[in-house]
Amino acid sequence: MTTSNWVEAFPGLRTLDQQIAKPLIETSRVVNLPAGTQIFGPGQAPQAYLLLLQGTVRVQQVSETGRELVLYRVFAGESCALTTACLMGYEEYLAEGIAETDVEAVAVPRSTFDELIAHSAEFRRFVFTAFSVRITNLFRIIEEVAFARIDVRLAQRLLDLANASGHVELTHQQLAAELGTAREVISRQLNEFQRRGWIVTSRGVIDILRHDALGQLANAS
Amino acid sequence: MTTSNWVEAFPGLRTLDQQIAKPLIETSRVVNLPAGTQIFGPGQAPQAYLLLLQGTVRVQQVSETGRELVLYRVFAGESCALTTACLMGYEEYLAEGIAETDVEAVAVPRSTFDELIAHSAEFRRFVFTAFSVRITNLFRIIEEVAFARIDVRLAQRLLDLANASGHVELTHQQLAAELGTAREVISRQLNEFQRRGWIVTSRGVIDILRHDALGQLANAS
DNA sequence: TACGCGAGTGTGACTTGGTCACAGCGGTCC
DNA sequence: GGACCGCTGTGACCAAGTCACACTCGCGTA
Repeated sequence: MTTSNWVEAFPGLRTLDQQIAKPLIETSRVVNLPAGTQIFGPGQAPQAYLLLLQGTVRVQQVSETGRELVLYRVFAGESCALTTACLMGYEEYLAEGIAETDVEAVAVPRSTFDELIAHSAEFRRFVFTAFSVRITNLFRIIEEVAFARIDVRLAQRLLDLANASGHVELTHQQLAAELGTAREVISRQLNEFQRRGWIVTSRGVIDILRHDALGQLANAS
Repeated sequence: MTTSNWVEAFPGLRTLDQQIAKPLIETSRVVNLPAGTQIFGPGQAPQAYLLLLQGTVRVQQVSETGRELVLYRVFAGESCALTTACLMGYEEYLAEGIAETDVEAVAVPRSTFDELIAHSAEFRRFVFTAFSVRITNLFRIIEEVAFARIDVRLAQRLLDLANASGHVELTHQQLAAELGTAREVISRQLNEFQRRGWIVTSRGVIDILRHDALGQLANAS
């Protein structure tokens, strides 16, 4: 990825004026982060607006008792909008972002970000849309955590995390962290799914046999 | 409240340039809404950026089973930032906002909002800070709903909702809606608090006797 | 006054989900 | 082989949500 054409990776930015795009490209740096890097976290505020070119970032909360809950993932072509909110408002960040794979990203300095917001309705729209999607997402998470049954949430997450052939390479502990619950709860639910013939499990691996049945459970209110 | 001096009610806006403040004041309308009005809700997008002058707005989610969960309240001097996010991004809103008291608010048209964002670093800062606070707040809610015990959350909420003399005028059902749980759960917890001599309850009323004890429970991790 | 009514509250039985303790299993590394 | 460690299984128990139903209080009305 050269420094001049990464803008093409962001549909929301492609139509930017040359005049606007120029400072964005010139002052931003492309950074590479190895898998496992903590990109931001409590007491570690982000210093720039991040746009992901390659890889995924997992944003999660960790409770005092050590239980984890995955809030969302940022994929290539998306911005880490919430980070920005906290950057802008100087608020303490309560979640952490982990590079789930090797990550290539564009770091836009705060000053450039501010200038772009001021001069480009296009860029504003890009940023606010990203905000909007994330916030809606947070509302959905609250609803699920507060009101949804664990079997329904697990079915959803399995379908979400499986590759095209219905293969999921995660341990029970990792699935528990996805949903913010305990490992034993996941083990029991997976056993029940297996008993019904919907999945087969082995060490660190789950294979989905009945997408239809899981999907039906996932869509049950 | 005249149409010319309401800007004074917002610390973040007081220092705006005359040149910037003028269109804000001229194009905005002051609106009055009676208590109980649904200001926005699923399938009912807000049409303007709202700044509260008087009263409070309660933002809550309602589950399919009818259980409710209060997300936050907007007080006088604050903006309904999240509403705006959804307004900007054209996203479907998943929560509803109810006027908890009679409400007086300034409605800033979308075009003026956009113009102000473009021309005033001050105003941008005001908006992003509001965003930031709300988002941090949403993270906190997720953490509490996912990981905190119900007795701790109830103690926190009682202290939060009590007036200066430790008086709370809410039914068990209303408290359950605050925390997104069931009425029976609240009844049992309140009985336990009363048994310990921390509160006294009667029909629709709770009086706190031991702020210290409740506070200690509320601060327990 | 008596009555019915509805909102608010109390309670027991049961289900679901989270916690704790511990055991077994299957790898890998000496 | 044996030690170790991460992953999984399981039973007992606790916390919280659900369901059903009874009771109380205040109020309006026959």
